Amino acid sequence: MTLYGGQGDPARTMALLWRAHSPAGPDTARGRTAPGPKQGLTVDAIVEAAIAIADADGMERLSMRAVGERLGTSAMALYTYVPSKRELVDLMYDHAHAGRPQRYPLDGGVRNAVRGWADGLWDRYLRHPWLLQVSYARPVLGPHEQAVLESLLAVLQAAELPPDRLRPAVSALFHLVRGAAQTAAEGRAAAAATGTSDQQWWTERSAQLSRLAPDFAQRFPHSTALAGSSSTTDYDPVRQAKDALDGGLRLLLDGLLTDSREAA
Amino acid sequence: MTLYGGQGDPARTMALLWRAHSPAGPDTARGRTAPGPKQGLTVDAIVEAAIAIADADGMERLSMRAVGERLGTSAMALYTYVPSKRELVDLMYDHAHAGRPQRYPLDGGVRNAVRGWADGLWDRYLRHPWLLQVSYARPVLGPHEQAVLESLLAVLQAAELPPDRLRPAVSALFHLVRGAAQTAAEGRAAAAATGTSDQQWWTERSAQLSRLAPDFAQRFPHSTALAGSSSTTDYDPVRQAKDALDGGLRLLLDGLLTDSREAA
DNA sequence: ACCATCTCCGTATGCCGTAAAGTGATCCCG
DNA sequence: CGGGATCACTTTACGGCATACGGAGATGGT
Repeated sequence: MTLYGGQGDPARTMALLWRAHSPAGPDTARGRTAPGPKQGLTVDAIVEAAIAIADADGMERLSMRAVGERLGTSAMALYTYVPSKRELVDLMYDHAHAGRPQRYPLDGGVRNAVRGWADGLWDRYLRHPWLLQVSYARPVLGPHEQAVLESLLAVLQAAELPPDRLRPAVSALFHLVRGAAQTAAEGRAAAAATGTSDQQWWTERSAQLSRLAPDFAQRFPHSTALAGSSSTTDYDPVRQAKDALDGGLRLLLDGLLTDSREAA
Repeated sequence: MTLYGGQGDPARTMALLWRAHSPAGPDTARGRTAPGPKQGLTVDAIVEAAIAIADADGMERLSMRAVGERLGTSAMALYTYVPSKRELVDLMYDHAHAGRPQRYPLDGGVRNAVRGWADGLWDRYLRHPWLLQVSYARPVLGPHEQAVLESLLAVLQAAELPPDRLRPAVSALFHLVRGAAQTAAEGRAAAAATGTSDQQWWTERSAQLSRLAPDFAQRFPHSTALAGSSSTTDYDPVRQAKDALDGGLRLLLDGLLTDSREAA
């Protein structure tokens, strides 16, 4: 199942996100410098430790205790820096969108530039599969996430789309990449967890299915045909998902870049 | 954040899914009828209770204790019927895909039939938003979920697509509907949770953003332009997401139903 | 009547996020 | 230089979760 939910308080999150890399202005409320002991940690260190845990062990193993332990302190020590776990996840999400070129050359045409963008995002998702467990159905909050959107918009601007096509295109592109990456990541994880090869897994599954539902082919003829048309040997779920993504992108770009205005 | 994870043991899940509505054949291992007390519950009752909880209170409130309580027993009583919570969620997922027409007339053309299918799925997701928190990046397991796929394939068959376009189209359609519905459901939930209107929410957010990042417009010119082109009064997130979905579908169908074969 | 077998429940374990209160370091001000 | 305010961090604890385990009692076959 997918345990999920809303993120933390957007105001707190945004303050943390946008302030994090600035030169740390004088945030002290009523002036002066500082009483009390120095801070031994930084928000960045906490976020990076949390990302390391999520990368290595998955989101379900990410706990405040684990992050604290990795930093040599307790779980509660983190609460000085981060209001709650939800905000920490938001910070992780944005931080994982940092870096990389973010500029996709238009020399090869809009198509190739869009594909480059999609490939970059795909790679990012497969490098940090836990990103796919953080809801993206929310406004963009952080600078790095914003940069990813901006880089796509820069590419699409070259296509000179009418505004009523731009928005749906952006949404659709994100949904496509994200959905395909999720399929890939989950297939990869399942293979790693069970230890069975993909082909073996499918064989077992279809054997079981034909035992449980002998009338499957009658009930679901089109599904049966689709499964039968599967390519012979390629059961690698990551490649399958990537092929589906590339194909979906092609369809979308075909629709996007033709001027066909046949009314529906 | 989105807490999520893999589903339960596929073999157990499938056995439960496909056996559930059959006339309950003699499953007793070594023949005979039954010792011990009669079962006081059914898997269906458990699944329906769980769905009722998820519909009313959301997935984060779904617990074995809550389901047991709703059925007048304890949490542990459920484990006679369901191996674990993960399998229960899988059963919920399939059960929520049951019912409804599942047949979309082709009189109005493939476009309209696909749109009908997408609208049906969209409605289902908004009726059971917790469906969007269950990972769909996994093989179809249950009969009702399969029927949804089958109904789409029946529609697409009329388009006589070449096989290398059919698979990506199916993936893309699911990703589009799901992504848009997730945006809508989350926006709706956020509005309900915070009590602020959508417009108000956006106003606060952009005010905060311009305070935290005064150089936003320089750093993200395209994003700024996109935000500025927003329609005047319509901040309803559900309608926005639906518009994005419709637009995305149009693009995809344009690409799908033209015979343009310009090599990329 | 016996007993194997089954359902269901009470209890317990080990997680989780985080509230609350205590501890001691550090700086400002006198 | 001393006292108090202020802060970072720790300890402890609470309530909740899924679920392992073992017991209680019902049931049917022999």
